[in-house]
Amino acid sequence: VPHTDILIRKLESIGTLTDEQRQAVARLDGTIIDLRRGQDIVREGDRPRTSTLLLSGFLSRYKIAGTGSRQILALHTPGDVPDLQSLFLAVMDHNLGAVADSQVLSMPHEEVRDLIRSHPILGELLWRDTLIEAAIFREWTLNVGSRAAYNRIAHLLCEVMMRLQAVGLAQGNRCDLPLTQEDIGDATGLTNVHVSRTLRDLRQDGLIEMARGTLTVLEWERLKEAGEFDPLYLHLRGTRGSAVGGTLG
Amino acid sequence: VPHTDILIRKLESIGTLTDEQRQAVARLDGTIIDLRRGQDIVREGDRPRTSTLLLSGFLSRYKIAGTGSRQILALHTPGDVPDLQSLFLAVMDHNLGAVADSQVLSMPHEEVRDLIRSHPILGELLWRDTLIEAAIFREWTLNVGSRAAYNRIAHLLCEVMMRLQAVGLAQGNRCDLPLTQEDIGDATGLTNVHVSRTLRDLRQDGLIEMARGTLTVLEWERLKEAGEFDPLYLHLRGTRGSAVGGTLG
DNA sequence: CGTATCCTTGAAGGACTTCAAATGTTGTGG
DNA sequence: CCACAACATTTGAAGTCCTTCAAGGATACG
Repeated sequence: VPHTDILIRKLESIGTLTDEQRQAVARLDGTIIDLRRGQDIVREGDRPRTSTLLLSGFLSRYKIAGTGSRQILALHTPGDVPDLQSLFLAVMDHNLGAVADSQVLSMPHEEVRDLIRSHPILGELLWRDTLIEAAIFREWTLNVGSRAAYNRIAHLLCEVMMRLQAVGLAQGNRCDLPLTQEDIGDATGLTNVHVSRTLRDLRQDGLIEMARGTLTVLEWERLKEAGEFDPLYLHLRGTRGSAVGGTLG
Repeated sequence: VPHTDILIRKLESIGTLTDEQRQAVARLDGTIIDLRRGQDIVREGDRPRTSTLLLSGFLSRYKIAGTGSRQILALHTPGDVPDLQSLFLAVMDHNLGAVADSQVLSMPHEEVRDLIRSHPILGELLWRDTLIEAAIFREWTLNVGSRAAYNRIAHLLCEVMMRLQAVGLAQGNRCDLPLTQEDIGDATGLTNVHVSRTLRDLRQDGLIEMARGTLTVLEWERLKEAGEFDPLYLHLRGTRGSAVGGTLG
């Protein structure tokens, strides 16, 4: 399978593509790069000449606060292009790195620009994706700003699960989630210690199982409720209002 | 002065315009609406047919969490188009309302779409603005997720000050900031009580004065330091790296 | 098999919240 | 222009959620 398959699946999770558009996306080319957990792709202050399509694994965007603590701003799943913004914003304002061993396609900006110029509709779809990303950022602000630890972590798990499902990377109520408790803490504004205690509570309440990098959702409805999770903000095709599509629930 | 002047000033704070593009923006038309503090423009679940240009005042985007508490996700200053996203995302995933008496221009989607179609470069500039907005959302996640109350509020004040300055709405080290302490709390994930105590500390430390809806920054450098504020993420023209442009500092 | 990393649990401390009441400010109708 | 109501700010005291510090145990990997 060509490496752009996952991108096509991602785009079709948020919009529709014609055959011609699918072929145009499939012609996108670049360099495949293997990354180890912890490796950075671009850093704050960089001026990238490429954009990165995540093929497999997990990436995170993060910043280091004044106290030295890391805040994860976004988690990225296969099909995402986390540094598309460098097409229009010359200087990176945050870091992008791998939180799990990953494989990416590094696409020269010109490749992407040509695609957008020749297919304005695809440009609009990518813009749309930018807007969805912004909606996810807002939801994260709500998450760390307004929810208690228990609900906050529940919400994060719901989101990752649903996004993986949208690109076909969940197996029923189960998915790969190769995050350490420290990663989860950095994404939710909590300490790894408190994440440990809170995950124990979620397990003891029978909502999830989580071990060896695999998340299993035992009680989707109760987990959603705990996380106050309404997938509307993901703007996925196939979710109508606050209904949950797919095989979940 | 035509009402689109403020939009042109905003666009020129993040990019360059030709005379022809300026004229095209100036031809944007719509309905002028006056809003009182507390009034909503669009709500979660709505499917707007217009986008809103803020002419004067302050708007906020917000969500209500499960506990009933309001989380402000973004503050908008004149020149912003806070619901541009409704051009591409049919359903609103959050609310947009006035936090101060405001005046807006409600522009039919078709008006904006025509502008983008006839001037793709302006489309790219608006996309760029979308990306900057996303950068601001990320910074807010960092703010509420990683910083203590004192630093958090300092950061918010720095950002608002600098954004108002970028569109010419600050008078030296002073600007209108018609926010209640409850508003500030909802934007930073704090209670109004703790905001009150923290603002007192900021005043006592000689960093700011704040009364009757006016903010005066007495010690810009120390306030920046307290807020760990690096304006890079605002991607303003005229700021090089982390340098502070304009009349501040 | 040993070492690094990750997870878990306990105990103490701190930042922020909650509850409550007093004071100050703003806007409006008489 | 005053009086009054509604709203915003301030301060105190008690409580809670989460952090910090510390140490032991499990798991992964060369």
